[in-house]
Parts: sequence; C-alpha cells; structure tokens
Amino acid sequence: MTDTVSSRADGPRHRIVVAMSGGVDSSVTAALLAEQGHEVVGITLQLYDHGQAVGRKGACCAGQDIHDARRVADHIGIAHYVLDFEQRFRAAVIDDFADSYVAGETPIPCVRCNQRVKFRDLLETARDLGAEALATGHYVRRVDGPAGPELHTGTDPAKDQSYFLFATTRDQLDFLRFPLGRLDKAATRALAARLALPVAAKPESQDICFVPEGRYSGVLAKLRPDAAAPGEIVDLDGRVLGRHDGIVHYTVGQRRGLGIAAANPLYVVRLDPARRQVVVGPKAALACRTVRVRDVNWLGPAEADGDDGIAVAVKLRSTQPAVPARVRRDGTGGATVALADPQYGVSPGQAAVFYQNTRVLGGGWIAGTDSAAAEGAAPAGSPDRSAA
RNA sequence: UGGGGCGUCGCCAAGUGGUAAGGCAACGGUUUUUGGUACCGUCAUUCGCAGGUUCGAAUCCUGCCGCCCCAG
Repeated sequence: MTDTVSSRADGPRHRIVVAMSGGVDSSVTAALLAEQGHEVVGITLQLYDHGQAVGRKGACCAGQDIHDARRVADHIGIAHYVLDFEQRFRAAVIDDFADSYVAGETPIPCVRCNQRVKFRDLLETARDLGAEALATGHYVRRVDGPAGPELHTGTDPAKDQSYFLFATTRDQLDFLRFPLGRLDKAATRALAARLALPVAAKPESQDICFVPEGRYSGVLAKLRPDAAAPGEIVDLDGRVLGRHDGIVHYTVGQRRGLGIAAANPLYVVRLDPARRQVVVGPKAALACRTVRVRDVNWLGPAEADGDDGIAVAVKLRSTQPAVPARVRRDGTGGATVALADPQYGVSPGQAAVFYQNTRVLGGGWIAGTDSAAAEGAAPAGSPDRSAA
C-alpha cells in the first residue's frame, strides 16, 4: 500500500502532514493515518475571507470548516495548525481565476489551488516541519512504478479526482500520499462513522470554494470592475442577435443564459474579448477534432515526442469519460491532441488530461480548438439516404 | 380609408366547431471539488377587444382596434 506509507499499526512510524479542509475526506485521511500509528500533523489553510463564509455549507478552508478541522484533530488526538494563506491564495488562484475569465477563457481554480498552493506552498511547509510525506483526501492513487511514482485514477470512477491533479509534478508526487485512492465514497463515509468523526455526515463540498452562492460573477465584479463591459451576442456570420452584460458570464459550450429564442438551441461557440463579443451557433458548430494544449505537465514515457505522438484517452472535462486521441508534444511545453471523434464544447482554460488505462500520463491547459468542419468531415446525417 | 393578408405564452408556431401541440427562451431540480453540458420538471382556464350564433367557438358572423402588403 504505497499510498498509505504503511497500512499496519505496528509498521514504521512516520511524521506525515495531512491537509485538512474540514470535510469528510481529509478528516478520514488524517484519522486513518493516525490509527496506523503515524505522527500526524493536521494543517488547515485559511484561504480566503472567513467572515463571509462562516456557517456556509459545502465550502472549505474558511470559517466553519476550520473549526470542523480542529474538532476532528482534537477528536483523533493529533496536532493541528491553521495557516493563513490568504495572500498566496489570492495571488496564485483568485487572480488567475479573474484574469482567465477576462481573457475569454474558463479557469479551473481547483487545479490552480492544488498546483500552486496545496502541492507547492503547503508541501514546502510540510518539508520544513520535517515531515516525510504530505497526505490529502483526494481520490487518486500513487503507484510506485519502474521509473518512479505514477499517478493513477481513484479506484471509484464516480469519485476519481485525477483530472484536478494533472499538474502534479514528479517531485511533488514523490512526497504525496493519497490514502483514499482505493476507496469509494460509501467506504469513506463508513470509516468516518466508525471513527465517530464529528464531520461524518457533512455534505459534499462543491462549487468554487471562494465564491458564495454559486455566483462567480459577483466575485469578478469586485476583482475586475472593468471586466463587466457589455457587448453584442452575434451569430457565426456576425449578425447581432442580442446583448450581454460581459463576456465573463459565458463559457464555450454554454447554452442557458443567452436569452435568445431561435428555432434550435444556441450555444456559445467562441468568446472574443477584444470585440467584447459572444459568438453563438448551433450545437454542430461546437464540434472539434483538434485541441491545442499549453503548459503540459508530463508524467509519462517519452514516446509522445515522436511525430505520430502517442495513443491516449483524453479527458476534456471533469465529469465526462476520457475519449480516444493521439497526443503529440511539441517540444516547447505544448501539445496537440487529435481526437478520434469530434467533441463538443471544449473550452479554452479548461484542462486536457491524458490517460493510459488508469495511469495519468500528464495534462495541460486547453489553449484552443480546431473545428471538425474545417477538415471537410461530412456533416452528420446529410448524404444519408437510409432514413427515406 | 381601394384591394389583399394577419393578430394564439417573452419569441416562433400548430390548431378552421368539441373544450389550447411543439420548439426556443425563462425558471426550478438532479448530476458535479471548476465553468459548462446533459437529464428531469414548471410555464396560456385562455387565443387583439366587444358583441352575436351554437349544447359547445381560438376556430362561424358583426363591429372596433392594431400591424403588414399591393395599388394609389
């Protein structure tokens, strides 16, 4: 059980820092490691304004959740520290979030938080504390392979969180442990109940943690007051169909919220920050076959450098299954993903994560897409006489 | 102010005597450690207005109002 350092209570005793968000998963993580006899140090990061988040359900890392983490730490008898990371979080996650939307992209703050806060600053803190590992409650697996530690999906496909951890480097992976990687949610809940953790029945966290009420536009309005500039909603031919209150309210692939009645549903096909335009079109206009990716974090073998690239399954969205593709790295930190079948609603700013079976080969940020139509692919169902 | 056409939910639209389809939009929910998608649900006691005929009208008749087109 490489994930857990040692699964036996009489095994070697290690000092392990656990990132405790105040939720069920990280609480069980801490409790399991403590039960195995390790010297567990719980650390909770205060990441954003705790005033407005007090008492809010489903958040993390502020207000009530910090209290919950402390209660759990007390319950299982481990040391617990709260670190004020508000400034770092603001610079590394929230500013990036705002800039991304202003640029017409759609950010994933959770990835930035893992990449730049939990697995960078907190990991460094853990090293400073003399810990031998940093453990989190993520549903992923760290597997020792012939060439070092590998990142794999969580065993439970419904809870797998590897998409959000694609930016984890080999060095970071070396130091990380994910004790929940082989569990499903029910098992974690059952453990929480058996361990009588105060958070055993706490609801799942969701939405962006620093965004109250699920309305991110309010946060953006505060952060980037100039970004709320209104503009036109245009179709693929440039005809004006309506108006909008800022491109930051839209994302590629989005259907609802356009307020335009048409014969068929309209989707956001593209965002043009320079012209402040939201370009909309039918679902077919969303089809893409090629995805350009930047800032690739590569954890896999070197074959992807060849001209033909490497066959993978690529996940373009956290909640949809990976699809077949070939990835070719370009030698400058980017990559091109050729999809076997067209995909819809692939949005710049989101992540493309590459898999072979359960192993994460790496991933990168989606920079742009090329439409399926541009390759002369026959439009679905046009020269098809089978239905007559 | 001669001729023709039209007025059904926010938009489009079916329905031509039997008691208001559908699509889009909107709203709500499910799913989800991002956004979005998808899925489920809600959404006209009323058919421009006023009379009339009829057991019964959005559907027939009359008048009025409004809009469009062609002629002048």
